[in-house]
Amino acid sequence: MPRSRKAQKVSTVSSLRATRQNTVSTSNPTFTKSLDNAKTPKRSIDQHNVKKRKRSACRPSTSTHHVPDLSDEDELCDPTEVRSTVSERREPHSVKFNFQTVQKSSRVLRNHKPASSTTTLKSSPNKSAAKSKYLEPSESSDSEIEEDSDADSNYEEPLPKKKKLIKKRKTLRKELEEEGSGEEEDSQKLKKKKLEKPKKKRVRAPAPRVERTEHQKKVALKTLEKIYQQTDTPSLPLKREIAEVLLTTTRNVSRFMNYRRNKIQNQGKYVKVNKEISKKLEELFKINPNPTTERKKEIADANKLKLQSVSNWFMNKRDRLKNPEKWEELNERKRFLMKRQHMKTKAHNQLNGIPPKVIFFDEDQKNFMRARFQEFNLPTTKQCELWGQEIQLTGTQVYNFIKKVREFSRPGVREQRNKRKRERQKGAPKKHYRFVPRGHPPLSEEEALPIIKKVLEENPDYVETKNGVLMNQIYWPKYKINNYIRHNLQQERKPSAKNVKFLEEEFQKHQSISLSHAKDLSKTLGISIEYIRNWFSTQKRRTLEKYLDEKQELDSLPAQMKTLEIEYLKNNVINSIEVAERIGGVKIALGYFRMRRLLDRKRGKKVPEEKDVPKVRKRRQSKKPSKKQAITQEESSDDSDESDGDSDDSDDSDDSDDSDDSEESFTDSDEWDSDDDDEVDKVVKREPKEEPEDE
DNA sequence: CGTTATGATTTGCG
DNA sequence: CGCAAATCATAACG
Repeated sequence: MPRSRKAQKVSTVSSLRATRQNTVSTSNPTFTKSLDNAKTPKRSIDQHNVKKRKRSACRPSTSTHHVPDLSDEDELCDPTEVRSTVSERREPHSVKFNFQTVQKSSRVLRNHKPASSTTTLKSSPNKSAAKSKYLEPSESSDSEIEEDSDADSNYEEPLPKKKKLIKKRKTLRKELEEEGSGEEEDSQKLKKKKLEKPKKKRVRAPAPRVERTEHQKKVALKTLEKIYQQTDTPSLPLKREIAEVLLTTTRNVSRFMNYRRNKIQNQGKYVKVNKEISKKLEELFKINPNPTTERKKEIADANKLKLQSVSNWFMNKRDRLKNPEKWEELNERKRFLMKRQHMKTKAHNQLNGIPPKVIFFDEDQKNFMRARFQEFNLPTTKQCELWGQEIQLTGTQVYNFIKKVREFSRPGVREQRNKRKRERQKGAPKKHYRFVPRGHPPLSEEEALPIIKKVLEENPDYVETKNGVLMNQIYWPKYKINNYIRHNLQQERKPSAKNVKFLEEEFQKHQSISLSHAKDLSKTLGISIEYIRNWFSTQKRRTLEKYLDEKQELDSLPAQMKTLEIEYLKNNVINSIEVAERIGGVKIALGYFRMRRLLDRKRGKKVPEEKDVPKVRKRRQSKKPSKKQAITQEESSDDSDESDGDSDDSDDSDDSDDSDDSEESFTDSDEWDSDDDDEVDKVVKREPKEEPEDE
């Protein structure tokens, strides 16, 4: 083993060397030389130009420019596509590292730089010359630099050799910049300064640094990984060479290798910490958000985590606590990038005549999944994963298939879809609702703010729904609107600890809260109505889950729930309005039962499917319609399920086309919250469309 | 699926 | 080395 490794090492080294020689120069400079001569001047120039970029580098606009670069990624690292064993996930296209690759990369990296958007570096005209200086092509030792080195002689500081040189430059650089162009007698000034300030503390110049484009970074990482595959402990000179070729520092190369080696030891993959531990960590974090390494080790051991994970956890926590808004921004950008990437590949495929992939499940698979569906109407993702393994499908595929089957098993859905399809064929416009309106760029915050405010004035608790009021005015995505409102325009939502207690007491009294009551609470506690209602809803579920999972006594339930539960234990469906009214009101009782069945189902218990549950709802024409009407129209007016599916077959697989299904998402399972007689509808909500006036 | 929540990695800095 | 900041990546959710 060691032998082969050594051999590899050697070959790598030599190849790298060869590479460099090839690309750069015919002479064979020593390392020190290359470091001193090539690197430093390069830096100084960069520093010059780069400075400004630093900020903008992470803004979307800039990165936009970079992305097209990806196109030559293929050209760069395709040679032989191989499954990389280790950090595959980091690599969009994995590359077999060979020396050609490095060679190529080096070339590309170099050539790339001048192209990088904002850079003003001159693309070197001196490529041809076998420069004596082992320099980046882009760098063309400029007059400025020469001066630099001249100036050196004037500047004096007692420092050890190498450091001296470097530091000297940095400082000098800085001074030069401070004085702008009007430098004449540096030496004098320098001396003066020296005298005035007893050279106690030298201000450090901003770290000179070579900016790399996104693309360059990517390539660099890939290359490093490949090198790591060959030698996980490169020698110093080798590291230097690598660093140079990849436009980074030796230190970072070392770091990469360290990290990489470490990672294996840590066995660390993506470890989800479970709820309990997470809670513990939260507590610990409250006590001390910044534990020492020792402490972290303890924590790690106590919870069977890796030190690294614990570190990460704390780091992330601190970070995320600090700037939640930034988070938003990031997400948005990410989404943007993803979308573009998606479109790009789509376009690419189209261009090359690659048809969009369509997966057909074979009959066996379909039957298998249908059978599972019959058993468990609502399988978990985990479950789907397992099933998927049995029939060579991914969990997602299974999940989505079952979801679709479920959807179509609802009465009326199929008819609805067909109807819509027919209409469309007749030329009716395709209804197209999405969370994000298209066809118009989002308004800026300034533009949007007055509009939002106006809406909020009329409805302080406004929450954007899909195709809600605001979305089509300001063209923001739903989540953004809601977040914005929540963070900037609405009262604080989270109750204090004291308030929580109060709420809990309130909850013991009645587990369903009327709108008016919620309003009162909202006023007294200073928490938004929405939050309160939501809190009650989750509290109910929590209580119920606790009761079920911990096998608690009936008596542990608050009065109202207890009554309902007793009834439920007798019969898990409600057969008549009378019963419902007797045990707490139609809304509440139905809601409770529904929720309860859902919980049972989740626990693998057999209970009637919702579609089989007898409907005991009063239809409109019955009593007390007045109230109902009023609220109903406001809320359920527009939430028909809009999924404009296609197809008449529930089967063939997903990704048929753009938007569809999965839309109605929210309020999916928290039904029985919307209780009390104030706003009677909602519970009905899921079904109201089933009065199918098909053609 | 599209989003959100959260873990992991890279890099600058002292 | 250890932290912060910026990003990247994956799992879970609706």
